[in-house]
Amino acid sequence: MKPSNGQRNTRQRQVILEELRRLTSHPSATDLYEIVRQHLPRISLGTVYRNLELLARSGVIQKLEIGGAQARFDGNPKQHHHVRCISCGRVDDAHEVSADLLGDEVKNIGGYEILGHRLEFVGLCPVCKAQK
Amino acid sequence: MKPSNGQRNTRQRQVILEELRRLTSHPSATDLYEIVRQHLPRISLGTVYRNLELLARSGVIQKLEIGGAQARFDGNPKQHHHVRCISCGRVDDAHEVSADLLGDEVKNIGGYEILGHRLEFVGLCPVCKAQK
DNA sequence: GTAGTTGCAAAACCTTTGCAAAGGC
DNA sequence: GCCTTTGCAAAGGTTTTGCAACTAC
Repeated sequence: MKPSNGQRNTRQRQVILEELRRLTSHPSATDLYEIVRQHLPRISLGTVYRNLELLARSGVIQKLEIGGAQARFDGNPKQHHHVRCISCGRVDDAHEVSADLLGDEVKNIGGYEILGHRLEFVGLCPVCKAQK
Repeated sequence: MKPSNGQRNTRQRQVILEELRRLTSHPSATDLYEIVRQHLPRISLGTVYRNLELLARSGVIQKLEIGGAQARFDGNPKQHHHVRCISCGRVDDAHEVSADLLGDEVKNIGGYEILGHRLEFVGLCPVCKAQK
């Protein structure tokens, strides 16, 4: 039943998706590269980037670009929010916050056609909080 | 009354801040570099970066890292939200949306000490909407 | 005079891309 | 066999940094 969209199911893509889904740590592309490399030692960083981009565009995973310099990836494609530690950069899911907090209330902002929104909380993770 | 924090009021810093405050376009560091260069032809890009970082850390301006590759800067340090055009990358203020939409309701997420949040809307700006 | 700041250039990073070879379907 | 995908290496773009000269205070 899967549409023939021309995408192929390569071993590299499988492992990348598998590992990303297994992790709850919202890794960056290079983080994931190091992890995937343990299974496929010859994989290249370029391949990781290409697959993450492709999976994100297909809606299978999410690319998180909010905050910080590098993009982070999330194996869970469903809309939900995140918390970022300003001290160590760690990112967690904000389970406690309703995913559709804003619903579709906001429709018109400065003439823009609003398609969505991103909400990110910032603070100190338990570890960094304890270190203070 | 200003605290002697060791920071100096250089001409470069003055012009950078002046120009950023005058603009409503949320420029990137390189955008601002081009603009400031019209007043100070010998200024370097490194100086622009260093000052923007310093001003942002002092709370005089805001560094917007949400979405997109490059950071954008906002001369208005007060908490407010933004809209980003997914087509052309333009960023505007979301005047229509209450700045403290969430207030301080959300305090505890996964053990984090929550210090704030960032909300970004994404959509099509008037120009890109018309081009469709 | 002292310490913060600048300009310049190089380096550091993250990410993308060109290309020939390999591999799904 | 066709066409997507890979590995490799190089390039691209943004941001940071080392250092000597400079300058605000």
